[in-house]
Amino acid sequence: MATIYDVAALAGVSPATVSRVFNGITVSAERSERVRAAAERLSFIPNRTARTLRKQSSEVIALIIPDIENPFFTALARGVEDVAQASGYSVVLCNTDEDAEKEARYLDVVVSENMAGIILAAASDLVNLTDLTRRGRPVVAVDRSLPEVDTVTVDNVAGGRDATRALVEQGFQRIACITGPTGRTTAEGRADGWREVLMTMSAAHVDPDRYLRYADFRVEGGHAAMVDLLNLPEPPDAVFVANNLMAVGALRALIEHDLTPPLVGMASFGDLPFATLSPRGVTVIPLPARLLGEAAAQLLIERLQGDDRPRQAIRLGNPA
Amino acid sequence: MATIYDVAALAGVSPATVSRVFNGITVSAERSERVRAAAERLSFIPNRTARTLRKQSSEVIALIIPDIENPFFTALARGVEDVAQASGYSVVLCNTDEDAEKEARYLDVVVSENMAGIILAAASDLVNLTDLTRRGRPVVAVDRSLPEVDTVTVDNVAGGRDATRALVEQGFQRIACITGPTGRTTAEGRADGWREVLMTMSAAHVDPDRYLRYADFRVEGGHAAMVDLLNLPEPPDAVFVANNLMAVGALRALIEHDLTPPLVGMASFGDLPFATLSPRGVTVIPLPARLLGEAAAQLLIERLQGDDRPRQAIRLGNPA
DNA sequence: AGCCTAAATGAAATCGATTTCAGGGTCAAG
DNA sequence: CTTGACCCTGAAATCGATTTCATTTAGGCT
Repeated sequence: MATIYDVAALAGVSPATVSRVFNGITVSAERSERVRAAAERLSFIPNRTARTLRKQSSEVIALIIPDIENPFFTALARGVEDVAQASGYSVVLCNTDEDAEKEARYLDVVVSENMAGIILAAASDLVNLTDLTRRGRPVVAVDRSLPEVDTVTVDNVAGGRDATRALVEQGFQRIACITGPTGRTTAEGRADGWREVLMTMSAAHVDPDRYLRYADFRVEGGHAAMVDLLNLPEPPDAVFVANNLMAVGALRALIEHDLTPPLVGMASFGDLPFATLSPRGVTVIPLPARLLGEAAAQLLIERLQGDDRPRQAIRLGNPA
Repeated sequence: MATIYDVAALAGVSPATVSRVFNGITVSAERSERVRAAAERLSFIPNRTARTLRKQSSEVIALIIPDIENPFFTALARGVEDVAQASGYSVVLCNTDEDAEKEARYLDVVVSENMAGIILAAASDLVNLTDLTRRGRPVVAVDRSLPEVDTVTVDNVAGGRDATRALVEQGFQRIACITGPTGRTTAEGRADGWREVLMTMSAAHVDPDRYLRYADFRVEGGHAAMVDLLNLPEPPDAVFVANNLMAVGALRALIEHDLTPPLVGMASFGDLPFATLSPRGVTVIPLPARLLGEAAAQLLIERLQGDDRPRQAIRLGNPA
């Protein structure tokens, strides 16, 4: 309720002086003290809306993610939050549910609330960021890269290779792959790594894509794809699953068919969330979610502080 | 970049008229059309900051939760989001990490950004909501009840009873309980239900609290508590765990000791997240997270629309 | 003592919307 | 033909901070 005008009146100074006190601009010790006392008495909380309107930018950064129920993204969010908090920014989390329309709506909100910047794991490769960039709002794409803007990702192809090689070394022959939606860069990259390894195997006289399934990065999708693979005349003896949730689904399918790993081999890109199974049997390619978030926030904050290097494309190593 | 003044100039009308067009106030069809065309050409996005400043309230509701990495709270968040979106509100998610100080900081942000209202799963029972309520911002406490404000919870005592009874019916004798931090209402309620059942059992000639452990609602806490219980001279033969994450930790401990349920009985308050284990062995008391979120959002929105009934305390039934 | 520089302060403009108030136009009833 | 009622419309005030610009004050140096 109390405004800087009230505080100013009570302290016997001008509103400008009150503003200066709260922004660390030199004010005589004696006045400064009077202002603080007055603010305290009125339990004054500065109105950020007015501040944002005048400064044309808030201290809030938006983090837009496609699935808030996926522990990968919440871990990433924790990373963003930690770094942002340390620099005095608040983070607001927006969940698009992999829906391009919801995403577009949130992007409008970002512009229209004058948020400082945005970290985006895009639901659609076709996001329109012109409203943002035209207004000079920095954008960092995380996990899923986007053209034109800074990007923080992992090496999906290498991860796919590592996972598949691990299965090969465990002696599996017919290695399937369950990946994400077609056209999604993370999904394609991981499948590419898998295919690459299989093609270079001497024994690969069959078309690997027979064992390739595109699903939706969700538990049910992984489950359905695994069931489908198990119903083949010659089912695979191992599977590389391209994300954590689909791995959960696939694992459930295997358990239902009494094929608990390592009866059938499994490798997952990203840790299995809250796994209670003993880790024997499932090979996990670590996906440093929190680090991704931290790096993205770091980069965004540098941009907010005026860094104008050319476009950065950071690729985090998989700490194999 | 474009403001209503630019749009007004291009359309040859006053800024007031532009505002009216975007707020559904009657404007002649012909002018309205000119305004829309102009806005389109300038790709005008209304500045919500200015709007909020003038209206003294934004269309954003804050959801403050203690642990964004707990699937229970993300499911709850989904419920809030769905209902809020449908009424035209955006949701911003704030993670307090069970830290009262972070929580207080976010509450200040809520005030200072003129957010419309707030849904709170409080980290501390001692939250100070006077700044909010004095300014007439509605507050709904969810999952964890608070005095003075509207509240949406489940019946914790009944849940604890049901879980414990289920273990009794499965023939277990020495039933332990791992609950949350002392003083947290949800933790105490669930433990009370457990104790109640044990006290009424004829065979309960021993003090049940010998088998009671207070942990932190997190995976590691559940694990440590379970290990501790297993190291007792006469370890329990079953355990009721008061939340999903601690259940994961306890389950891991049991598996490590080759006591996978049902070798040792287990009941969990709330679904095990992403369980890959076959459900045999672990009794689950369902916790309707999403429904909690929906109900809380529903109630908050009614308050925002002027509902002034006395304080509501909604208790969702456990769909046993 | 006098002059110059630098620091501290306040008045007023500004950010971009909403909303009150008053004026002007249209139409129907008397 | 006049009067009133009602609907559109625009001018201007308003929300609460920040910031420019001009002015005052203090202090240092010769």
